[in-house]
Amino acid sequence: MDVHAARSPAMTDVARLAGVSHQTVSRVLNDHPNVREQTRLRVRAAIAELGYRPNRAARALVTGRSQLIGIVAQNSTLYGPASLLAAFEQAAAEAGFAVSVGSVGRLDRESIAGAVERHLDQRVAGLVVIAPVKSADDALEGMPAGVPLVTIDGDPQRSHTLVTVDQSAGARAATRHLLAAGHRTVWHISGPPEWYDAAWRIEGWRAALHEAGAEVPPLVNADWSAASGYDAGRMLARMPEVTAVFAANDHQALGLLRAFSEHDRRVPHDVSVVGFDDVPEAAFFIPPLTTVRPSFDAVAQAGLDLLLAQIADPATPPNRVVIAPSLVERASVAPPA
Amino acid sequence: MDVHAARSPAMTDVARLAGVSHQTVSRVLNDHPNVREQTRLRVRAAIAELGYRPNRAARALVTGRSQLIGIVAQNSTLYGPASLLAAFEQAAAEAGFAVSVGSVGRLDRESIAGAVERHLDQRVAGLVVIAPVKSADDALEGMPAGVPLVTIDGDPQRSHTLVTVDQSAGARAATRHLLAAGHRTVWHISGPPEWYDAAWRIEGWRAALHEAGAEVPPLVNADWSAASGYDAGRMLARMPEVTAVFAANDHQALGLLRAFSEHDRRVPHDVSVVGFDDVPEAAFFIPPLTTVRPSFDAVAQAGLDLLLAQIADPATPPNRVVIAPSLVERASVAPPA
DNA sequence: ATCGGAAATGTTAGCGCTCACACTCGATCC
DNA sequence: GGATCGAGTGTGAGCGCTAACATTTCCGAT
Repeated sequence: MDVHAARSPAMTDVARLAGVSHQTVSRVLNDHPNVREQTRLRVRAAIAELGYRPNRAARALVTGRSQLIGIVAQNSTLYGPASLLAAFEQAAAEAGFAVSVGSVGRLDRESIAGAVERHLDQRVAGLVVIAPVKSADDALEGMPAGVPLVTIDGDPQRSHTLVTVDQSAGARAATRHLLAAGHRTVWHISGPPEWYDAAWRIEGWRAALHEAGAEVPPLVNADWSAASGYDAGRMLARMPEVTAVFAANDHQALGLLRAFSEHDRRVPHDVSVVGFDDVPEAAFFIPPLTTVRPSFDAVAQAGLDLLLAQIADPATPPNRVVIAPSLVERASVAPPA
Repeated sequence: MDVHAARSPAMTDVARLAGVSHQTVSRVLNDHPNVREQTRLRVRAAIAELGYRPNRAARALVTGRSQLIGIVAQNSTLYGPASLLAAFEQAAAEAGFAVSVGSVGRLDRESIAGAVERHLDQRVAGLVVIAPVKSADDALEGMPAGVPLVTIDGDPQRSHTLVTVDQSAGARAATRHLLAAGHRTVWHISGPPEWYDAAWRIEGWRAALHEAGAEVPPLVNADWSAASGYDAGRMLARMPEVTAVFAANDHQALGLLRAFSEHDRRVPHDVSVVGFDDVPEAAFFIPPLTTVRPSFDAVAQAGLDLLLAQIADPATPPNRVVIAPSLVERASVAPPA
């Protein structure tokens, strides 16, 4: 079959057709200055005529750098990571980079290290790691320096470049909002405490409570799932004094809403609820959910910018960007009965 | 682990250390037969000692094929595509392939073609396109043959290899289930009709109605969003004769549920609802949603297998795999009042 | 005219790997 | 005992590109 299917044209083919040397073609391709306009046009025409497509592997081989960015995320269909990934790819494509994903089943040291290794094999130009737990950061510690790295939602204490959402501020806003509506105090269903996101949301919630002089109720631990929110809700629904709950994410809030509904605790009449994430469906929960919206697009854009800066100049000092979330008010909050 | 390597070691460095030629190192790396066990061990030791990592770009350059597969999907924050992507990456990593994503904002010809082009630039070994609308298939039509291609949820009429979920069967199952509960007929809120998924779900719904001799109510058009389901619900809630609704996906169903709740139409007492997708939250809707579950893992695995077969032997004839979805019964269906 | 130097273009040498082939050497065969 | 084989290994070429340097062309200043 390869008999008539000639191999795809190479730079020399273009050069021959345009009547120049392959180096001139290379210069046109890379937007080098010293090329006469007329020559440039001729080369462009030859490229178009042949349908020439530069071979990235060859370029990567000689430059030692690919136009590939690796992104490591936990293998999950969680809304946050998925949004981040999509936003990232979009932004990277605009900058001429391709994105290679390496999802990991778990966020332990081995999984992360393995995914990073696989990307290093690909000679990625830079690496983005969504590292919301300590073990992920740890795995990165032993990594060969030299490849630009940005972590998302990682430990702010670490020295490398990172982008985080200001979880604490978001949690404070949510808690204050509930307090401002007249609630004596606010309960919190947390995410898994080894997640930085979860830890900071707890911290923000506590801070807002202290600052208002409100009692700090016992923390209700959960994971990120709707199921765990439901379980938590089945407990909280039995306590008449619970009139305001801040859930660590929208899915938990959904479970919570259902538990309350089953126990005839009306939201927001009897209990007010605030979530976190602003998933697209949150506006259609019963009732529509007041929640905290982190801007995933902003996170992705900031992360990419930071990474590209490092790729362009590896000597760029570590940097840190914090994205402020905003509160989206809907119908799940009301004054206590 | 020392780190002072000026540049990362190449094959010749390993060869020198092991006292063999670079070609022997290559053979060890590629599991070629004719290497003495003792030599193999020596080479392996040298590789480990140097922390040698083969340069994929160089390999890709000479073989003309990368160990990269590209995947093109729309807005991967939707549950379906996100699940697919994650499952795919997992399966691909096990097969030694990396996955490069190209999400596109819209599914029009240009966007798809652009994403495909970008992947071709990377010299991907194969391409997976989630192409649920006609324009996506069209864009693929003009593609240079020669690169293995699998489409997901594409047009079954096309000649290339594809994997689809049996949307029609899922829709029939949902509709029959509602009919079996005693409803006179079943209304349907559809997805955008240019999506094959949506079209086949409509088809399955109609077929089940005909086959039961039930009246076919007017089709309610919507997009995939919860908002559109809500809008549809505000209409349906006003018609007392509507006792059973099959929504084209779970998000629509969520919007529907809320609209019914606002109009004091109780689900399932007054109206029964069935969705499609089985998003993880569906079990926590109010009430828990009966829905149709396509197995995204199965789709991803089948897609990858088909693609790898084509990569291994480009002469593999086009193939077609259909994945049967299953009905998940929960609490949103009951006999009519 | 003559020259200098910038602008434009060409030439050469690899990047790190695999492929095709050549070679060595002991075992096997007639 | 030489020819033959095949397992194990080495050699050289070259994939398509960019970097560095070499060369030619052009043009204004002398």
